[in-house]
Amino acid sequence: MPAEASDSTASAQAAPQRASSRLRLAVIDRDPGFLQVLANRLDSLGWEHRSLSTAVTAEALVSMRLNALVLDISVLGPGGWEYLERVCGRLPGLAIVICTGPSSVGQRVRGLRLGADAWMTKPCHAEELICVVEAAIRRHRRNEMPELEGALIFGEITIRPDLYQAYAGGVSLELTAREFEILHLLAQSDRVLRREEIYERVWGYAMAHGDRSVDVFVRKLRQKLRQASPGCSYIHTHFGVGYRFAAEFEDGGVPTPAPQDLEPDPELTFG
Amino acid sequence: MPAEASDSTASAQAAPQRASSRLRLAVIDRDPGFLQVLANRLDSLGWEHRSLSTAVTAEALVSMRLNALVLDISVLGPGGWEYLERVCGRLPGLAIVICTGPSSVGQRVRGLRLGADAWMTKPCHAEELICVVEAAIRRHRRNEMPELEGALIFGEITIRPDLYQAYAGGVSLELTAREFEILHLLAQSDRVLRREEIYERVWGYAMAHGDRSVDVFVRKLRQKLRQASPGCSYIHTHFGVGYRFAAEFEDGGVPTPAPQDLEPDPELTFG
DNA sequence: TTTGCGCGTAAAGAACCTGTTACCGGAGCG
DNA sequence: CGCTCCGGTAACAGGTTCTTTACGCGCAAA
Repeated sequence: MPAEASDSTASAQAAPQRASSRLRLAVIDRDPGFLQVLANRLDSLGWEHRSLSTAVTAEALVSMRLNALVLDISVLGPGGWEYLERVCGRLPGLAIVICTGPSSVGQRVRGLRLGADAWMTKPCHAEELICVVEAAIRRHRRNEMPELEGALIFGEITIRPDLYQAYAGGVSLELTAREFEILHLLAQSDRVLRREEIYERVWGYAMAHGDRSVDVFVRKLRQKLRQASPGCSYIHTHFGVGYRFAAEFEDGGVPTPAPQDLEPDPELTFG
Repeated sequence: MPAEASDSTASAQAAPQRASSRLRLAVIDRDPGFLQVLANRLDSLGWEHRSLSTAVTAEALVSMRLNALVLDISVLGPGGWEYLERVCGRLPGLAIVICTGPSSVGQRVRGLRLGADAWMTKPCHAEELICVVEAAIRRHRRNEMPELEGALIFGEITIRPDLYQAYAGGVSLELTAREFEILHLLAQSDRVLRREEIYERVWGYAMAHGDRSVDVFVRKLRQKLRQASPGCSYIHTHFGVGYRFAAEFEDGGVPTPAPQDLEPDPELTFG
């Protein structure tokens, strides 16, 4: 039973979905005193952190699976704005706090507009900086983890977030971690989800153009769903848009007591 | 009810069906100059906003359906911290920015820990304050989309943004993604849209000179609308200008509970 | 009424989107 | 160390959608 075998992978890769106890932070800065004070404070709080003396690629940041990034934009020189924009675009779920020396209103506005979550001016107290970072992370997290609680039931399928697995008639579908996360996300949202949306919320960062991973996983899910529950179709394609989850009998009926079968116009529904 | 509520944008609520994409902001402050400058800037950005001279209950804030709250915590006196905590607990999805005079690190830390998203120190530029508010809202909004996009109803047609589809009496119009986007855009805007405007907002870039794509899509839309709802006409051509969406019976009546009774000259009705 | 230009309509090829399969690198496990 | 399984990438086929082009009509101005 590989059901619970891959949990470490899951929690590591899906940082935004799983509430990891330790927060992960990176600091791009070169001020030894600042770094020292901040590091001490972060250690005592139990955060995982690392300092970088220069910009690293967005891909490298992705692989670090960070919750937050503190950036002194002055160490990047004139290319700092582009770098900020690139990082914000690639990691929309990352909390970014600019912490740098004196600046103009125009600079601060520019940084915030590009996607930074907050701007702190040095010198500042480590305590306050950490509070600002926490506030930024808090916002991100509130969105990404609604509640994983009770089981969801759609047609013949039962989704158990507490077990990271889905079942049909008591039999496990043997979903992998990724497969389960995508199924869970689709089932939770009662609407069409674009591929980019699915990717961003499951993988934790922006989907690269032309990436087909979501399609391939949907195919795997459909295969397992079909095998376990041949009478229903669950994942529906919306051409040019994305995917939507809804349990529907092959003959067209709707088995679930669907919460949203509100026909738009009851008074016009004749025949 | 709160003290004086200067609702500067009452006219914006004209269309009850529309899910307004405008941001809603409240300011609790007593500095006339600050309020004036901020109001001007917000008006030009098209935000709905109101100012309050004192604290209002959390329930009142709920009923305002705000996106953000800007608060000068000094106007609340010693009970301000409790108030902040109460509001943060009651409205976890509300972006809260404290904007007040000089403060200690301890105060700022306390405010942020209680749930505020950012702390600005007066005097500050309205532009920067707005950027900070936007940064806070940006994250909150991401996952609140499912609720925000309610169905739009015009005549016999129901537009469901969550399903990327339009219906007539419960039957899908089978719109393609592009067709739906154009219909949705037209239905959202209660006015004549020029082709260039439609193209730019749907395609995402400027329309090439002589491009007829919008016309072709309007034709397809009209065909499907006519087939699904023969009694009404929905997309109206304004010769030399563009298109306008409005459900109208073929015989000239107006099926929607539209509040427009008086209008001797529809052509001149602002748009 | 005439004229010029904008608009509706139709069709065909280009471009795009999706399902599917095969393959490869890497992580975890025995 | 080798094995298995998982995640991710590339490629192809088939179907759908979008864009372009052409032609004729209708609207507005002279």
